[in-house]
Amino acid sequence: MRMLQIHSDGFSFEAKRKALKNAEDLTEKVYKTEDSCLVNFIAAETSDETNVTGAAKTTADMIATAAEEVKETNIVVYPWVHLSETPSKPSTAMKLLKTVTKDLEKRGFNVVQVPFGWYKAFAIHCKGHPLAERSKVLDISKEIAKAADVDVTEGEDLTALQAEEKATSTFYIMETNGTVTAVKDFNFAKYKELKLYVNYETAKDRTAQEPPPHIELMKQLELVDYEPGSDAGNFRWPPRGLTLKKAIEERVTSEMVDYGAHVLQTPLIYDYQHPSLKSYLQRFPSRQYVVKSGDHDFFARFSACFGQFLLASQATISHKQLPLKLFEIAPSYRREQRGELAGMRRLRAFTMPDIHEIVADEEMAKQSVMNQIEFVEKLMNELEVSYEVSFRVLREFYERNTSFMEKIAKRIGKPIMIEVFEERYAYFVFKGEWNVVDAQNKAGCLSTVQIDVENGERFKITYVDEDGKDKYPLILHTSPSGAIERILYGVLEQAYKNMKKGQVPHLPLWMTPVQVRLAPVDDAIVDYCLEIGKTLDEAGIRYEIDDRSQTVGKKVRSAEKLWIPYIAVIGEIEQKSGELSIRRRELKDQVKMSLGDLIREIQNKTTFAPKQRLLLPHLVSKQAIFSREV
RNA sequence: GCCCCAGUGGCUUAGAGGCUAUAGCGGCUGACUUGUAAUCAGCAGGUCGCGCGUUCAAUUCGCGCCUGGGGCUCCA
Repeated sequence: MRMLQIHSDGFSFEAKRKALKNAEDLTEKVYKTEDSCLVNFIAAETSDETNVTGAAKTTADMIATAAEEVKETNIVVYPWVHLSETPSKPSTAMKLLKTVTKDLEKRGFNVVQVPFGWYKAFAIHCKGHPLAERSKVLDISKEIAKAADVDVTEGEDLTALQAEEKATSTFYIMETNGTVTAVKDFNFAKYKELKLYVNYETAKDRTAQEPPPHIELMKQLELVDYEPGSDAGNFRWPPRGLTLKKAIEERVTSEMVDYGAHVLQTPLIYDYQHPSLKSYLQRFPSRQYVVKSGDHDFFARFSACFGQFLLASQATISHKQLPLKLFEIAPSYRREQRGELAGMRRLRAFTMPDIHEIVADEEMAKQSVMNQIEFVEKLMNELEVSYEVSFRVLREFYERNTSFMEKIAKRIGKPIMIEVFEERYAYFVFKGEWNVVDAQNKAGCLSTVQIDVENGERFKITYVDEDGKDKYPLILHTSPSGAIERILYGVLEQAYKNMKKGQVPHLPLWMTPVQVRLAPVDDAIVDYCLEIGKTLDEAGIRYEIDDRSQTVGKKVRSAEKLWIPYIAVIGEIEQKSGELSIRRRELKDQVKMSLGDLIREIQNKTTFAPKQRLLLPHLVSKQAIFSREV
């Protein structure tokens, strides 16, 4: 919608002849007033077609605001298509104008709507004060994207944004024996990291001057980097990083298969107009990417929820299949505010392993939460990061399920933070979070487990119960490991913290891109290295060969800079003896061992991880340099 | 989104209202064939983030934009 507003002393028009076949019927062809009025020339555009009522309401808002500013009660609504290069269909324009007129009348303005579809003569006399001439532009599809959905007033619930403002909550610490203490009374002496985490959540103590250390590390290790050619918060993954990313994705997927999940893939973009999605968007304060397809607007998914819910709503589900688990590695998009973005901690494009577990009722939900805690803990431990656990619970749920909460605290095995909120501001009544505290004492949430009490019904997901009747289930939303990018953030921040304590920083062996680097002493040994490489490959171990014409010292340095855990310098001695001389990063030692021993040592430490190949050429001389130093 | 800070070859960086804009790493060429964190020499590589303005003159000053970081807000 485009609009030109003129505050005028008097206004008149005369309809001459029809410009459109289906032009409005006229009661009178001439109109004239001497009173002052606010004349609004309005052109409806194609973008208004996605939501005419919304566009009309916003337009009426704009006019009313402008009228109040110039203290005007007389309004003229004048159809004027020539303001736009992308006019809507005439029917849309007519509907928009009629709705705007009615809306303004309801608000108590004197409104004259100039007939639609006629060639007209008109006379206007602009008052000439600073606010007398103004123009307005509205793209209603973008307004929708802001989730400030104008249809909300007609609907039943508030946006989550508004609801969150009202929500009040209280923070406690629950110990493993079930003792609950208010956060301010708890003795944190033995729980330094928990204190840092709680501070971050409650006191909002967030003072950092430096960039988070993981940002520099991720570039130096050539794992992931900014892409200036994309939107902010969208990153590119060179092969080393992609190897690590895929290793994590495969690890989580295999754990989910073990857990009994149905692994699937659903679309990236969804229709704004789909009825279930429309009301779900009101519940989700995150901003969306808008994708245009012809005249239609879609939004990029911000989690796997939609795809899986729509799929589940059409599936035939029996109570015998419950709990039913749907899992997906879901590339997701959230158009976070610029200032909220920070390296791998907060992105606009990220990869979220997302499982939805459909359960019959609260009892089954609680059992499933206990089950899920098992794999969440396992995966978190494999990341080799320290973490703090918190639960956010609706008071009503908490009071009804105190023993359940105590059971969780016992299972977690260390004090946990509990936030009890009075009013439900989102779809969940219960939410567990596994958080890392980074080198700047900021917290980042990785895994999360939530009990959703409203989307079963919203998406018309039903299961057939024993009695043959359709019933709405509860749904657990869970990210078993947290977003892959955020995992990398946690792992790198942990490495940096270790470094500060004087330890050698490292990546977990199972996810590190290159597990073994072979450094031949001279060119003649490269062939022998290739043979060793073949054996490593068969064993599922990722390796590369530094065949560049450089000194051994420099080859070792290069490998150390990339945090490669096993470096084997290979020369004539090794070729003759058949033994390897291995420099082990974590143990800071240098040992002789056979190839078989090396393979066994790595395999023993990585038994749980699926095999992931290195996604770049084995010969370092053939590898492009993307962002590593040497 | 708002407020603050920054942006110099691929990377790290020196510099100053003016004359041919530093240096190291990396790259290329040559020599060396190397034993556990940097071998030597030479060469190439820059519209000093983009646009507009101020000025005789702008990479340097001002404004706007883009990108990154920090704060607010918010989240996997």
